[in-house]
Amino acid sequence: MADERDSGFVKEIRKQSADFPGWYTDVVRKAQLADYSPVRGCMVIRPYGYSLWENIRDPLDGLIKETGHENWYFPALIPLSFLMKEAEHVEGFQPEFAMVTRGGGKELEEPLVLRPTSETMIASVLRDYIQSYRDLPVLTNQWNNVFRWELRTRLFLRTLEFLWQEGHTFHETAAEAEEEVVRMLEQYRRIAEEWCAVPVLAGRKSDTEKFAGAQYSMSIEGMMVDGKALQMGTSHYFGDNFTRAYDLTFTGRTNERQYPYSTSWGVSTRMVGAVVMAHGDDSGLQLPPRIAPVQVIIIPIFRSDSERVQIDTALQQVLTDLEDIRVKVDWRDERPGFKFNEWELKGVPLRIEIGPRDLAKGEVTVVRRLNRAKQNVPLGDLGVTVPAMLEEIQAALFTRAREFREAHTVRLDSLEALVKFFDTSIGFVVTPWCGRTEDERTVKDRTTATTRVILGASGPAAQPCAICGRPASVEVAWGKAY
RNA sequence: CGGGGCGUAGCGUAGCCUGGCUAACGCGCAUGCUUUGGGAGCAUGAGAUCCCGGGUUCGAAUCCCGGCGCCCCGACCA
Repeated sequence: MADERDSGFVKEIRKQSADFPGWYTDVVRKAQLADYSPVRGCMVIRPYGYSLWENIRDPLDGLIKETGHENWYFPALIPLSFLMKEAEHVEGFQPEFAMVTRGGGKELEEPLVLRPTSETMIASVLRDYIQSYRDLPVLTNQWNNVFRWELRTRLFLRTLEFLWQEGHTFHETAAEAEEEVVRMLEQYRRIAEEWCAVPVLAGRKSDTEKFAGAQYSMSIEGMMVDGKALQMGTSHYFGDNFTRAYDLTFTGRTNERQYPYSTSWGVSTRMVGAVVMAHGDDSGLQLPPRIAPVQVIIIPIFRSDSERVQIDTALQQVLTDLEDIRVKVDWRDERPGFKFNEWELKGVPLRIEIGPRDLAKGEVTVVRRLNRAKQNVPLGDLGVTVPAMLEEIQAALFTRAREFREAHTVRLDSLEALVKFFDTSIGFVVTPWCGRTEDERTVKDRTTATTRVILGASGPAAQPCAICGRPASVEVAWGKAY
């Protein structure tokens, strides 16, 4: 198997080991997930990529609704003054504003910013809808596009425009809002791990890594096969920062005016990039069955018209048996070998080959994308065997990714050891930490790594901070990040 | 914004230094025949504002001036 791969089953993409960023771009484009567009920094999401996004989006939408949230739609154009009201928020996002200054052929009185995120718009609108504690909580979500004027862009990972969902909620008490932050982070963990088969670390961000305007942020972080961390979802606690800035108040149970506590949380099309980078190999994409646009690709093999008819006939029953599976039959006028390579590049988990040799035995040949293992399966068994194999592949991808992360995560207790690790290895480092920003600066200067998430309080026996030696308060994961 | 590179057919390039016949090659595309269990072969064909504007010249893809766009490398970010 190894030499087959070396001999270049897929010739169109650069080697993952030799040039990871180049490999990533090749895979995204050649697998037809997305492509560059006429506009710098903006991508075209092609049907195969959009379908993959839908297969992530739809279950996530379900998880969001399951927890009591409702979908809204708010304007994409936000008056500049709205964004100027929360000091830290402005400071964080202003460099990334894309602004509309003309409309109807005239200069606008006030520029409109293409939404980079909607905290300000939603707070401005909900001011009018929230009057009493009886109106709370308000649990909103919206699916939309946002714009952030990034300098360096990468398909799916960082583009000027991207798709996401942003949830925004308002609560009577701080405790309730903080529970919400954790609840939604947990939903994100489920999407990442149970659907995308990417294991994640979940926890709080350090102050330097938090969202502009938040009291604190939490995130899920996955490890890509180059050992770098990718933030795959965030959940923020605002306290009353935004409601104060927008003078959004309600009358409480004892008839006093109060500011509600708010949260926001988001998952974007970046998740698609995570799937590519967490599971792909030199042959291209490798998609978890639960989100794969095509779960089973059937390649008919025939020479004559009569053989073609025989195969077509046999397939009718197969397609009936697999009606709950996303199956596609590739009848294109290409040679089988070409199709094998193309569907491997596109990451389809299972391939069924059906030709005269198989038909003679009443079987088909089933091949796993995971390891190219082939097996013969009687035609009549497919309805049972295929769903079982898909389940098994879903689990195997998750396990493989988790084992990879565990193999590339070390616990260290000194700055020197940490510097040496990032000098010679890839992956995550877990250390005790005192929480000081200066320590993050020190580590970033020497390694380019940053804190990813705080995993929890340090143990009862107070250890020294790995960076500066002061008493540690938490366990933190460090990594080089996208 | 700093440093480097590039704009020639849908894509990738050659040609440019040293100006000159109908702008070349590969992939892809179309049609036909032969093929089909790991990226097929042959034949025929379509496809170009040589990034844009100006200049030099008998003559510009090529030389000169100006502009535009894109990519890569360094500071921000889902």
